[in-house]
Amino acid sequence: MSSPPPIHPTAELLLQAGTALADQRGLATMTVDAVVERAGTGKGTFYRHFSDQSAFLIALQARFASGVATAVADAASGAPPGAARLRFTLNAYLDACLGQRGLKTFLTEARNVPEIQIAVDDALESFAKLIAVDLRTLKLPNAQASARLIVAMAHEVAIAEQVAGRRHPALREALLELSGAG
Amino acid sequence: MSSPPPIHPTAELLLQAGTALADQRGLATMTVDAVVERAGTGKGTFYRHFSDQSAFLIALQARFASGVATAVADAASGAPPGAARLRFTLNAYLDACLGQRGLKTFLTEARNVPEIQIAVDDALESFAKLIAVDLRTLKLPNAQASARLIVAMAHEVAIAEQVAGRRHPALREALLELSGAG
DNA sequence: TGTACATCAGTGAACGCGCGTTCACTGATGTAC
DNA sequence: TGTACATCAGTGAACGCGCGTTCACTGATGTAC
Repeated sequence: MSSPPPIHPTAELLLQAGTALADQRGLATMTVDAVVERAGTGKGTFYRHFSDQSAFLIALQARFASGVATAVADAASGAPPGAARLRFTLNAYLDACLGQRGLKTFLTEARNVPEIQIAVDDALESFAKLIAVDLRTLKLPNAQASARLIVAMAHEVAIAEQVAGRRHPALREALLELSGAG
Repeated sequence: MSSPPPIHPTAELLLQAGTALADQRGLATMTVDAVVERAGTGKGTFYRHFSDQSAFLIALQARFASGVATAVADAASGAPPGAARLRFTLNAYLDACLGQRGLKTFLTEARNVPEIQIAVDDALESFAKLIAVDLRTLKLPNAQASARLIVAMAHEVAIAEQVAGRRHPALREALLELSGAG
């Protein structure tokens, strides 16, 4: 909500190294050694900026989540609840995910670190709540449950697109059709 | 397809210990030490029956996948392709998942071990192909993409039900509605 | 401007721990004759 | 039935390695007077 606190340049460097590793390798190989090697700093430097490895991963996840959340909120603010807004927000979500290199790692591997899992689930739940408003406007019964499943589908499309590195029109179309936003 | 080879009693004991650990803790804590302690065997015994930890996890995943695949195939064989069969197979899938304690671990944490990830993805893809047949019968455009998204929704419901330990009627209903099987 | 001191970021060697894997040995079971 | 030998499963101590974390030290920057 409020703008994030100013970030130390070295911390930024480490986070960018983490982003690159998330994009190219994944969480399993994101060791402190790998991060500092990539960032070109000493190993001890890592602990000057992050209390431990877990805090680093959480900070990294927060960046991704923040970027996507902003894009979705912007898209949603432009239209009244309904099918059109649902279409906008789903596409905005997918475009935002596609634009964030390394995001897939958190979408698919986050389950290991409990705190990250919670953060990811929270973000998806917020998205579901937003979608539920559209569904209620469309008089869909079971709006809450349906919204949750639509988010699951969007999640699947986002992962597929990250793997492919580009949009997947057939999946997007199917998503909009099944969601009732087509 | 063919019946599995006879399994050594001690190997069975280890696999059951692994199942219990998957159910109660998860993949991250499934160390060889934890498995053999649970099974009540010596640590070296583990390696008499499995070449390494990875082979053990793959064998464990295969058991879950086989159980679910059989249930789904049985359900599908009882009816001609169409909305009714789609409803049957989705419910059969969910019931089978719910009946397999510890399955959730592989549904949510499998992404770590690449070989398991592949096996899980393969199983889900087979399921999607089955569903695509129903969708084509229903004249749905984009059957393949839609089937993939329906599997993603079923996946989400299966996880929710495993967490809750029981069926989640609202989610199942929403799944069938969004799938066009309602 | 100069001096003394405090603060802070950078560094990499060293530590400790967990965990997967190995291995030499033991005992039981099966086979040959 | 008895004997010698081969095979196989069980065992736990020991090994090696990776990796997260710590820490004493260095150099740079800021502050006080």
